[in-house]
Amino acid sequence: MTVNDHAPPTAAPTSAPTSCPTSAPAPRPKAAYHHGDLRAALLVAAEAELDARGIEEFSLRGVARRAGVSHAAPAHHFGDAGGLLTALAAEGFRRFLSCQDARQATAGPSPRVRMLADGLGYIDFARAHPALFRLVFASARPDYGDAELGAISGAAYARLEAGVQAVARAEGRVATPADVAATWAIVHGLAELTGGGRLFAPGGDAPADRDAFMAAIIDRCLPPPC
Amino acid sequence: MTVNDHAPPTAAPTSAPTSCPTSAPAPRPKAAYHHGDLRAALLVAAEAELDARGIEEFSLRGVARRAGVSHAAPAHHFGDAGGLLTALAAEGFRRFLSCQDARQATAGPSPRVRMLADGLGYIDFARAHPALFRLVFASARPDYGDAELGAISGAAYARLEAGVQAVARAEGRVATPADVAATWAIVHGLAELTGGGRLFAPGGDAPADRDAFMAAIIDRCLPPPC
DNA sequence: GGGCCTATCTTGACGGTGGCAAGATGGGTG
DNA sequence: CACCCATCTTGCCACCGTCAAGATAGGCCC
Repeated sequence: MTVNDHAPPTAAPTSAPTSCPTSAPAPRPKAAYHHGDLRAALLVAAEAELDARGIEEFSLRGVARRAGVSHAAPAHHFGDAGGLLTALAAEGFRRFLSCQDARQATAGPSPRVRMLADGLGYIDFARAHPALFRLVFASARPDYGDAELGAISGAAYARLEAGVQAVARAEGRVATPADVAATWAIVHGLAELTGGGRLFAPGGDAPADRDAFMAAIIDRCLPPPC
Repeated sequence: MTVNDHAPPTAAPTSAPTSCPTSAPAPRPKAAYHHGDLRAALLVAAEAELDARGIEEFSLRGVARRAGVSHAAPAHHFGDAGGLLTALAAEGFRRFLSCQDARQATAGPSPRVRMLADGLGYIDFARAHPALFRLVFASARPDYGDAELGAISGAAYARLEAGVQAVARAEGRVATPADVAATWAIVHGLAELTGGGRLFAPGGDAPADRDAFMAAIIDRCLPPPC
């Protein structure tokens, strides 16, 4: 493992994570003429725009161009750019949760192992969708007052808290706020650093090595301080 | 402590950190007429712009307005908006390092305690200058190929690595990449979460309580896993 | 089956933005 | 004193997000 390259936040990950879903909102039938279901098409285009240019260079007109419609078309479906990014952030959370689901699917019943799986899913998401990760966790543009986004982000947080409490309970303790904070912080920190390309995986890119490396670090910070 | 409010990244910190320096580049004499030293004035204005509008709404013309000069004036000193943000990021790293220095000043000689001080300084910086923190650690706009910024960001990373190694050495071990990664990740995660307003300090805002809370979490993740 | 109704999309305009080029200004130096 | 050149201003361009008005066509009711 090389911990390195302290600076540039834009370097690309060296390889894609194992089984983290990478598909867009869902390739719906596209239906009729008067322009299929533009809403879904715009979300796909918006994600492409985000991946290509990043949140700071994101352009609503660019999204419209990608979708092959006029520059004002998105307004009817999303109101304004913030509305589109809010909807995209909600989609991002759905993707985020499926990354965790994918890890959970191969984890055993142990709450601690399941918690580690959630953490690895969190990191998978950051590596697979760095721009979406930034949109979701570090942008002021999505409106978290929005019902859909509020619900899904609340669900993600609830999942974290439930996981931490399950670990504590399984070990005969009760989870403290410090447990939640430590768990969230270490996982989020690793995700931020690896997703941003500031911290690289060990050896080559052997996913198993990287997973073991990350899991060991997370484990270190989990409830039983010692 | 309440770990809460999973979503909005923009909420303001509830109180300012203890002794983290908060001043701008330095209130230089402003000198002559033909427009004093505009360069410094523009950096001050740029930081104000960043604090007020965030990196995503940052406007070069807004900076010029704040400084009371024409919209094209910054170009002569910084080339373009990226150049200004690069210089501001370098200033941010200087501020970052002084936040750590401030904590170090009251820490004893123990490497472990000094490492915790660096971590608390890191968090202080994120709380005192959330917009600058995002510019430095989560923006693609500063150019890390720039000599000044590259040097100062390299120094910050070197400080982290040296601190981790000092802790390991003092405890008769040798620092592993995992030690560096774990330390950076936990501190960065806490900073990101508290600076963004997603994770709040315990009890009221008693700085001592908060410091103890953070220090305990960091300590948990430091080298001796057990 | 025909005619309106309305959701959907386009066109065109506005103010604001970053970047460039050309011109004005004035301090420092010969 | 006169020139020079760093510095700053003015004006322009393309692009951006948003709004208002117009075009298009699918669906519904008779």
